[in-house]
Amino acid sequence: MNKLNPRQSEAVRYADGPMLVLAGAGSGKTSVITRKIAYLIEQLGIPGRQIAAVTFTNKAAREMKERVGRIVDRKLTRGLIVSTFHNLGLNMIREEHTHLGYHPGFSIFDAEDAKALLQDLMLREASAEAGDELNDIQMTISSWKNAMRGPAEALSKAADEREQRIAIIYKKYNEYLKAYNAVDFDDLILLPVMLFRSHPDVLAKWRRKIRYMLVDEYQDTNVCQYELVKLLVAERAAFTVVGDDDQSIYAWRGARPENLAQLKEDFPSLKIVKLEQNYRSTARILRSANTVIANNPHVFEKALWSDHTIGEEIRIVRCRNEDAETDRVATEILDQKLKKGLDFRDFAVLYRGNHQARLLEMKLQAYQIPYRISGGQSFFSKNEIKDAMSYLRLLINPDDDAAFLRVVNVPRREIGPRTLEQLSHYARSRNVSLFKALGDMGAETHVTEKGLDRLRRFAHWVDATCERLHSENPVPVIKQLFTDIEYEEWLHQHSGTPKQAERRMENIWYLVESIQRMLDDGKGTADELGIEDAITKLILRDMMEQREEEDDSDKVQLLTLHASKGLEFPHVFIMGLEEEILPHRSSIEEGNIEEERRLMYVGITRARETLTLTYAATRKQYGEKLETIPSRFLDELPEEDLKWEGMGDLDAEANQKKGKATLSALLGDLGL
DNA sequence: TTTCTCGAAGTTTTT
DNA sequence: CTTCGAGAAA
Repeated sequence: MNKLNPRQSEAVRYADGPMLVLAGAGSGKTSVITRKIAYLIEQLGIPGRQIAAVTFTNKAAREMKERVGRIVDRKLTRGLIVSTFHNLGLNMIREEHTHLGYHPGFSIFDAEDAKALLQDLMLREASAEAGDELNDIQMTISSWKNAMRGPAEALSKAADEREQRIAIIYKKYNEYLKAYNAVDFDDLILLPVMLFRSHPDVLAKWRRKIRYMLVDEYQDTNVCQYELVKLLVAERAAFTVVGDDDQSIYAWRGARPENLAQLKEDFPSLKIVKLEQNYRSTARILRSANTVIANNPHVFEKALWSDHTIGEEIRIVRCRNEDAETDRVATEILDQKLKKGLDFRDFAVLYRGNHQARLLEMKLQAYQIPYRISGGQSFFSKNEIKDAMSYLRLLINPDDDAAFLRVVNVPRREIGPRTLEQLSHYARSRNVSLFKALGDMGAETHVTEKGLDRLRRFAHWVDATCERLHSENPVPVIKQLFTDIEYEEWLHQHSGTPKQAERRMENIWYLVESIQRMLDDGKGTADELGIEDAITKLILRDMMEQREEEDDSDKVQLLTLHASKGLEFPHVFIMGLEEEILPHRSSIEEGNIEEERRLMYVGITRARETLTLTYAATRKQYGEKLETIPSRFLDELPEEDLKWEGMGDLDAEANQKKGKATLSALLGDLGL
């Protein structure tokens, strides 16, 4: 990867104006971004601290930081910003919180907190059970925020009664957040945009600070994120965005691949470079990917090519049912591993929905094949981590009601719903947070003496811990906190087995260690973090993925097609190539086949050497055995590159196989 | 406060 | 056929 091809080199060297790099799958995109950062610093003499590179995931940011660190002198990268959109926004809000009316130590509500708040809010404001609509309401509000539509505008532009209702909830929701000194994930982008629009002086300051911007995975930006970029780069337009419209698979959460085309209109002098040489896959795999994606309309035509050998045919395996399908994948992995002398880590199995992994998991266990499954329950959705995070949040922002409610009775302090109801009633009437209400609540309320006493004891403890956190070495204070509340005992009571409780406690200590690490990392440098910053960053999941990466043992990778973006594997299986699975049923209904096709494209292009596509002829669905229809995407593959298997009578084949197996077993028994 | 039972749903996911 | 969640009962 040391030598850049002419296109890549052009993309790296052009810094005179706005630039769009259309980077096909496997075309060395990350390389170009990192090399460009190096070029800007070393050749053009732009100070590192004036460059911002923005990505979507912490993982991508970390990887980029690492790679830049490897090719550029550390002194020169000082202050270089490589972060996610959300992290960048967070830093802006933190620095400008006074303009926005927030206090230091403000909380960030994750999706779960936000949902709980909405639920609660609807109960008290509209005295209506949110029920099934809750997700819908949350999504609508989020999409409004992502489209930069405030509550007032949402109300005036409401298309129907439903939107009117949600707009009213939206307004309340924002008011509550403010009262809690909290922002949600969408606010991390939206608030800086609003601030910059209303305060030109603040915007000017940030424009001076960031002289050059790079944006990765640009096709995944939403309206709000694009606006943030546009505001920051201004007319100077010193930026490079990198993206691939064929890999846009996140439209369902607000990503707008149209932003690619929009650039040309917003910046007429936009320079476009296409990276079309693929360094990853065999010619056959690439040709398959190309013919599939050719069925989608394109704004920018792109033709990926590779000078790799033609490689093996793409295999399409028809199986009798879903069980035979997973069995085939498992045995096939064992077989190929043995025959070709491969490692388990060379294989990846991709699928459309997480539930497809369940059967496969059982099968892999049966064959004792080690695997790593991505997605699923993340570290941060574990209960003990949510508890711990809530304690930490409460310490840096006692007004964080979500955190307060989560931990006030965990472990048990005998503060029941009745007491809390009274407290929250009082808080609501005075329009303050629960914690504040607690501070000045007197005997005039209906809280029982006992309840009040218990609440006060809790409040005192929080206050005292809070004070120590700021005056002493914070990490020992945090450790003490968990001892104080006897959390370990509580875990033992609430876990199935002692072993599980121990594991959970280890998770807590891991979290504490991470905080220590974050504080140590920046020590003595400009990036030195206070305890508050460290905790806020944790809420954004920063620093946390290392845990997964430490685990680079030899395992088959199981992931959804979505999660596979950006990764590559020598040998790839994609399961469930059936209508209603891939393409997914709801996408068929919505007529959104194109995004499903891109998903297929992403899946195909993950493979370096071999690709195997499987489907089941019949599948049990909701208890019923149903005939399936092979995916339409199979018909879009180039026939000359395919090898079909299992097209005969599957029952007969299975019987034959079984017969042979019993026969040879018999022979074996007889010692023949 | 916990356990049970019944019913409904059953994509993709990061921050 | 599951699994998960909410509400009821112990």
